[in-house]
Amino acid sequence: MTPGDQLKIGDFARLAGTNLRTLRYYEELGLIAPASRSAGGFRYYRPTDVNRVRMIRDLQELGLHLDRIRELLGEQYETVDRREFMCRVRRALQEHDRLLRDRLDLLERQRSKVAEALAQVAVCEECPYTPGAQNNRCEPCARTGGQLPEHLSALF
Amino acid sequence: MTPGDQLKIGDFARLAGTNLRTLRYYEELGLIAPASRSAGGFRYYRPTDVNRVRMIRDLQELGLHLDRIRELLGEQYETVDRREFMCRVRRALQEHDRLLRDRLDLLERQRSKVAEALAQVAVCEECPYTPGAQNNRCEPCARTGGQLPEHLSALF
DNA sequence: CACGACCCTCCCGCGGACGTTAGCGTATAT
DNA sequence: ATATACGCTAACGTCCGCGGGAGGGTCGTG
Repeated sequence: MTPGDQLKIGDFARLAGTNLRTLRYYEELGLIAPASRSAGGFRYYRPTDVNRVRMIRDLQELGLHLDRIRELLGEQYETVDRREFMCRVRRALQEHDRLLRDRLDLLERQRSKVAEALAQVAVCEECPYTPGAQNNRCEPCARTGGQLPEHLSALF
Repeated sequence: MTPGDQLKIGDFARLAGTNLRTLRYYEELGLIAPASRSAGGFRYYRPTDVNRVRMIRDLQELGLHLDRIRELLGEQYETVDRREFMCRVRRALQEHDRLLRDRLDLLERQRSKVAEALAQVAVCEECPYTPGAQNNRCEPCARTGGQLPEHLSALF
């Protein structure tokens, strides 16, 4: 009863860079299912499904919760009309891309805030004053009315 | 005993877009401390410290754990030598930037994988075959030996 | 000095994403 | 046919980042 080229959970986990518990947990949440089971209950996975695991990881990196990921990916092996299926796949990918763009924007905005702060800290290093509990903006900056960049103010 | 322009926790929380519980939790972890306390124990915050809260949020967005963030930000109001202080501030900002760059790279790589998958799905929509539990790569693709893009394989 | 709005410190609870046993069954090489 | 590696379910434990309530004190305005 060898299952073609399918893998037992242990080998599949190694290949996917994860572990048994996680795979079983994902299955419980409907994220990924073994393509088949042995008579004795062993899970057998298709090697290509490591890609599904990787995609789940990617979406987790993006900060999505597992049940949100489940919605996005859709139930596996759900047999629906071909046109509808392709359509759903495309929408999932488009949604993923949208999420990525949004996150990239967010991080770019963060980056420019950090850059502003780094520019100002260079100026501050030339100035003799030190901030403290009572003076987030040190006297010279306070006099000129200059606002500190957000991320610098955060550290003063 | 009005505390200058300092804020009670409720107002500060509103301003920072968070809540009392979270602020007290952050304090417990050494992330942010009120600039002073009333005789009766009320916390009083500097308005500028909303920036610290925002920076903490930014770092959380990046996927850092709170104790890692604490390390990065350093204890507040820690009085050290001025030169050393500025140096630490700069290093924190540089580290933040490094983390942002890494994450941005990661997400860009994800984005190109998604783009590949989207390109292929357009091709697949022209093909009459449908993937299923047994055929992640449908017959035509299997014959031509074409590998599916990872994120498409994940959905087939 | 009384009152309402606000705040304090415990401290238990929870949701998410697993980790970790316990107790037992299955696959497969020799 | 048995040894050994591997897998199964069920269930409890853990860590993180808070949520929420109890029981009581504080601020500041009238």
